[in-house]
Amino acid sequence: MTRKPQQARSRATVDAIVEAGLIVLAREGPENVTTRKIASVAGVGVGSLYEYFDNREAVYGAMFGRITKDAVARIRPLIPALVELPIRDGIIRLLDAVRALLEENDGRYLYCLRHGMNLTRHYKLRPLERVLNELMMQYVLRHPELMRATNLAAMSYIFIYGGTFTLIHHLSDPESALGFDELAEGLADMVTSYMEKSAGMSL
Amino acid sequence: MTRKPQQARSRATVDAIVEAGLIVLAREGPENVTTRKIASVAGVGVGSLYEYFDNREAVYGAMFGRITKDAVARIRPLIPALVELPIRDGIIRLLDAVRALLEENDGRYLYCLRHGMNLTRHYKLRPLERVLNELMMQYVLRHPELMRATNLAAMSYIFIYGGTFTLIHHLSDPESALGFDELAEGLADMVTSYMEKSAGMSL
Amino acid sequence: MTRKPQQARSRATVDAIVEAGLIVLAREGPENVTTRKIASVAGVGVGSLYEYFDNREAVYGAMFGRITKDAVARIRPLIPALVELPIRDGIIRLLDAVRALLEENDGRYLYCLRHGMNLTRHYKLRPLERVLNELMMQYVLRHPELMRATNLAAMSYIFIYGGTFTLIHHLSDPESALGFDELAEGLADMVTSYMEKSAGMSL
Amino acid sequence: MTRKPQQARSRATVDAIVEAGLIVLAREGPENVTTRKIASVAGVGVGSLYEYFDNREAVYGAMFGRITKDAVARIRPLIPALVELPIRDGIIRLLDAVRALLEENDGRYLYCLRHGMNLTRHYKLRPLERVLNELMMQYVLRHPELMRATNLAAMSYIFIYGGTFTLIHHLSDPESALGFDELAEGLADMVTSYMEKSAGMSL
DNA sequence: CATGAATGAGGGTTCATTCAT
DNA sequence: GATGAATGAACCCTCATTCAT
Repeated sequence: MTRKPQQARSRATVDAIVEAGLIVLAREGPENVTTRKIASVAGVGVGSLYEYFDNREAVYGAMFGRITKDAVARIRPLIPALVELPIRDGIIRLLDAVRALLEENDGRYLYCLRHGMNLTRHYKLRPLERVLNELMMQYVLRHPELMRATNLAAMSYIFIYGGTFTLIHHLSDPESALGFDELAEGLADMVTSYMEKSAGMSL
Repeated sequence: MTRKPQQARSRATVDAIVEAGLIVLAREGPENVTTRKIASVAGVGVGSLYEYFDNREAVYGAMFGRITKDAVARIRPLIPALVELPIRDGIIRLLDAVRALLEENDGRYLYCLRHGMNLTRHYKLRPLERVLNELMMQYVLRHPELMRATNLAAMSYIFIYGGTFTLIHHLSDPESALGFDELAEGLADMVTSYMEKSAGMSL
Repeated sequence: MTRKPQQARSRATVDAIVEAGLIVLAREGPENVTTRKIASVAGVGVGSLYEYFDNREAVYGAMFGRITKDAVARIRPLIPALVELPIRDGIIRLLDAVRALLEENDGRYLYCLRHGMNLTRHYKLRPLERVLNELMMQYVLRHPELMRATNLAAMSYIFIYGGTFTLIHHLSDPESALGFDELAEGLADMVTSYMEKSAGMSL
Repeated sequence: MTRKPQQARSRATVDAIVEAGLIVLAREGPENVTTRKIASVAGVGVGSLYEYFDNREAVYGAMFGRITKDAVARIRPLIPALVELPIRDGIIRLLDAVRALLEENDGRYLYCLRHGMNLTRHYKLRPLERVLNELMMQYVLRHPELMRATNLAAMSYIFIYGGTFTLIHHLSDPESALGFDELAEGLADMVTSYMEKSAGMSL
């Protein structure tokens, strides 16, 4: 039933709905997201929401898809610069970029992820996983000595998920005694030292 | 006006309700938890639930409080043994213990955390944070050379949150290509290599 | 989920809901029957309706079940007297009784049947069929010469369905030029003449 | 302000809509008929539907009007032949013709009538009544001895409505133990015997 | 204290109808 | 004329919470 929006007008409506969904989720938390609120914030009637989405779940899907897409769009262009840096600096720079994205719009994405990440049903991290793997591969290409590092798969998994979750949790925790930079450096140091040891060298 | 139950009977009812909440959450997911179901699984009337809890949120709070309490109760007794082990082995053993807890009762806690983790409102990790810090302090006391390691706070934060979330995510992801042991070893190696480098020694 | 009402209080509520359903259907027609209207006319909250019925369809079922039950309860006691009468008089008397039932309460049942009969899904005529067959069998027992009449099955079918529908249609048609008595006599005459011819005798 | 379509193009659109309505009603049942579906099946936009019909009810009216018109168009040409037959054969032939009409197009009209009959609001049987009366009058003209039969009006009413409804009910009831021919013969015999007795003769 | 029937606000969703294009 | 995106009232149903028993 739901039509794929071809025209510019429809496209704008769909975008407004997804955006509104993110706003409402960030502002009111997952149990207060209603289709009516989304539609109202989007400035359209509920009916219009159902013109473009089969149901509420579909809106959720689009919302989290948007976050992932934005994150990927933000990270991918950084890859060429990142691979030129020492690993520690590259990680810190990456984390800073992610932080910036999460904190835009009064932390909209941050709050959405905090509330919605468990909805693994909706939040598919795969594309994010892919771009980070791409980064890692480019990095390894540039630094072939890393090929000796063992257990790259586990490292990558830990970094992607542990790193992401830690970041989100930390940014969401106003009481944390730890500064963001300390955290970022900690992550960078951990990865760096592991790599060095594993590859048997100094980076 | 919920009273703190003094008597054994009341205590049992409260326990049954909290347990029932966890069962229902694990079994049916967050959007299908209703007070009726909880009461029914607990074997009491809905009215009784409201004798002991102000509202549904309070039950959620107790549920996640219970998980944290159980986790702490499981980890604390391990501390004396863990501090005797090399750091890498200690971490792996700790992770194994946590995994065992999460997978008990058909993964009840695992599913609850996966679904309820975003409810940071409910899930206060502080006590867990405390016991892990306690473990770390005991460890440092036993291995004074670690005091030279910098950034212990950041490390601990990363390990606690990143580790916890990574674990939960991995155990919840049936498609993961990574084995649990690889993951645990990866985490342990990362921490170990960081410690070694940071403390300038070999553990 | 839906509980079977054991207690007098609940029984009364269920009855009120079924009654209200009939009232609303008769008054407003099938496309204007809403659960809220039913509940409101019954003097209960919507929630209560759903305490006793799984869904709207279930209420419909109960409504039409009630009509059938009432009709059977009205007809069965007449059987002993009817079988004593000549066939023509018996039919007329039966039709008069049915008419009386249909016109009670401002024609509530009449309008309900007119609107709802097509909902064969809801309106199971089987019990009515049974009682009419019972009447016919008693009649045949009392007048064994009728056993010679052929095609009793078809006759019974035609009388039950054709008769019922004709009656309902006629009573619902305020413009009809035909009087009820003429109609009843026509039906009676038709059946009588068929029986006489078929059994080769005069009744 | 719906205009009566003068032009052939408009006429075709109106026809397509009415046809689509019947198709959708037959296929999906009364509660699933929507203007969108009708328009879509008709191959026009919803807007066009409202060019030609004031509202959904008007479409229903046209749909049932079409059924009646078709039935009349099917029956009228048969009259000359029917009046030449013995009454019993004539009735059976008539019923066969009606059955054929009802079962065309996978029973489209049959299902529509079954579902929509209660919508007496929509289904005006008058034209059908007229053509059947016409048939009867032609028959009486051809067989003047029938003039002696009393209660022709009641008979005609019963035959038209009782016969129609019985037919529809029977054809719609897949579980019926009674064959169509038995039913048709039963109806024919009933009418015949009544006529014979009433007119005091053998037909 | 325990119960569970009763409540009704509110959620997701549909669809007749309109109107700008 | 034709279109179909947009609308929002209204539908069915759920469920947290209360309160009479």
